[in-house]
Amino acid sequence: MNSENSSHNFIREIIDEDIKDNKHGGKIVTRFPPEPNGYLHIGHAKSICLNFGIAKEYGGICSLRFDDTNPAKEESEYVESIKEDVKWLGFDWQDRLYFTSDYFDKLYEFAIKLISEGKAYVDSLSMEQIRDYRGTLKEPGKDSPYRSRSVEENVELFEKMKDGQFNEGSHVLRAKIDMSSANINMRDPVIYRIIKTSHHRTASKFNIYPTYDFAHGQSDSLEGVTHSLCTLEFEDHRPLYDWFIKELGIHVSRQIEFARLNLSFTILSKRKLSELVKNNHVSGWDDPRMPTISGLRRRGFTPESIINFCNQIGVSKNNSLIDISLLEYCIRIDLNKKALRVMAVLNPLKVIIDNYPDDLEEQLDAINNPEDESMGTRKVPFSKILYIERDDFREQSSKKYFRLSPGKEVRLRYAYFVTCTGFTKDESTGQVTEVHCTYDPRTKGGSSPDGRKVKGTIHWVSQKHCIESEVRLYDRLFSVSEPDSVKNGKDYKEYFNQDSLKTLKSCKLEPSLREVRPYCNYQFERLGYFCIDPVEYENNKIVFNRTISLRDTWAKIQDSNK
RNA sequence: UGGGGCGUCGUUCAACGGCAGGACACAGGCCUUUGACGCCUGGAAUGGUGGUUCGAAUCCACCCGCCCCAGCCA
Repeated sequence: MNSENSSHNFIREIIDEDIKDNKHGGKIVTRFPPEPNGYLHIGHAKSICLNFGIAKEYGGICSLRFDDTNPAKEESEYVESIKEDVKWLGFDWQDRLYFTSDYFDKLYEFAIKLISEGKAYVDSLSMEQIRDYRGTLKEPGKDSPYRSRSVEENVELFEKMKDGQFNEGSHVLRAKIDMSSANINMRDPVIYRIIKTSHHRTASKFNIYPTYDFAHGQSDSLEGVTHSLCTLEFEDHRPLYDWFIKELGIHVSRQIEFARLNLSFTILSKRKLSELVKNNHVSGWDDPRMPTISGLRRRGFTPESIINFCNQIGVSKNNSLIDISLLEYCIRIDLNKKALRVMAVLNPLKVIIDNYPDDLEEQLDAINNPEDESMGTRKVPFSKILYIERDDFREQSSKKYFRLSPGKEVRLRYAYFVTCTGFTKDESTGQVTEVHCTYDPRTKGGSSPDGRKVKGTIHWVSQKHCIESEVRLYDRLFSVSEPDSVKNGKDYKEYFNQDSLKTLKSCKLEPSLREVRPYCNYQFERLGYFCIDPVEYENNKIVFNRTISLRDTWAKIQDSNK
């Protein structure tokens, strides 16, 4: 496992080759180009790691460019969240914060140039007519009757479009390429359309906006991008990307496509994620169940775990579905090294140590992180009445059950060996109400002077000293591995995991947890990794979020016995 | 059935004409004051058929399967 080294892949091979050929004087320039129409998710993290990672590895530069060519969909709220997320992941665009909207004037000049050379024209067909004229996948399209307008007329019309003299939809600017091309993107693509909505940065300065195809490649070119990495669905657009660069005679950047990330048990489509937010299926873009960067952050994921994940999954052109267990693995190994160990009881069951003095209190030593000695030790208070996890007691034991049950001895972590002598039960509900034990004073700290072994060690908190808190247990948002798949004809909304959030109100925590702050990761021993919910913290409410459970072999044994 | 792309263990990435390898997942074992972590072991793949070659996952041909494209979205 190496979180520093990124895997070698076909893109790096292309770059190696280009460097060998001294293609751009050995310079490497990449960019991460999000559209500010939603929050970033783990799929974007893949692209961020790739683009910034390659720039770093090759001594090049990577910039952050907002692809804001459609004012109807974009908002500055998203710009801010995207900047925050990229920064949080640990990447630095330095002074290279760009917006496609910064190039609107330049792009307009490019359009005029194409028009002047007879390579673009104003079309006045309606949207439906344009669709009809485009032809189909198998049949060629036919030329628009407006295709042969004069340069002068085109320039005049285009200027009027810009000045707001026409209504939306009445005219568009199209590149004049080839209506019979087998590639539909080359059938005179629309490159400018009239949109009267105010733009988040240029407000109402423009009434026309370039389309993706006319903006993206040129922006790359203006920024001196050498390798423009994008996802597979743009493969068909590459001939167009190249066409504009060639016809405009500008800096040549090369578009390279790779497969977007798909993750099991979740969805990674901005449109659908946005739908979850709008329809209140989740609490917001940063709901800890969301695969967004902000959701993962709130859930307790670390930037390192996400970057490591991105390096593990590799880059290729295969349509793939990454098993979410790999992400879970990445956060577990990171937190195992970093998280403070504490004891917390989620579903409390009262335990009384009958032979322990009524008013004695002891401060016992506990290790903060067995993986990192430098994290030191702490004191945990012990007394006669404790809480243990309900799951850690059974009325009837079995050979494989190592925990507390009548007659059985277990270790209370860092405390004493105790033997269960009995229990009381609410007969009406059948629920165990109290467990009685005796302790062996010679086993203080959890070791036995006579060398006798116990198989089970369980965690506990002292009733008198513990603090109470709400804990939220998160699980996968969907109950099937491919909620997005349309093969069965069902919508992803039919596959919500009904247990993706369980709120536990009166959990008992060891008192050291009194002083907590957001973005500090804890391991509740034997349970999982938890952190303070930063949003609730802002509201002066302490709530713990479960980032991920520990691997649970015992649960597997039980499942396999069913 | 037009165009573009992709097929390697269950999943994912590698192997670039020379012993198909890693990671996750899974199974078993060891260790253990977390049924965690760690360590060891194991099962497990070249879509198919031909061809070229001393030798093919790799080159060629044909076939099969999957993904993307007919926004004035990106």
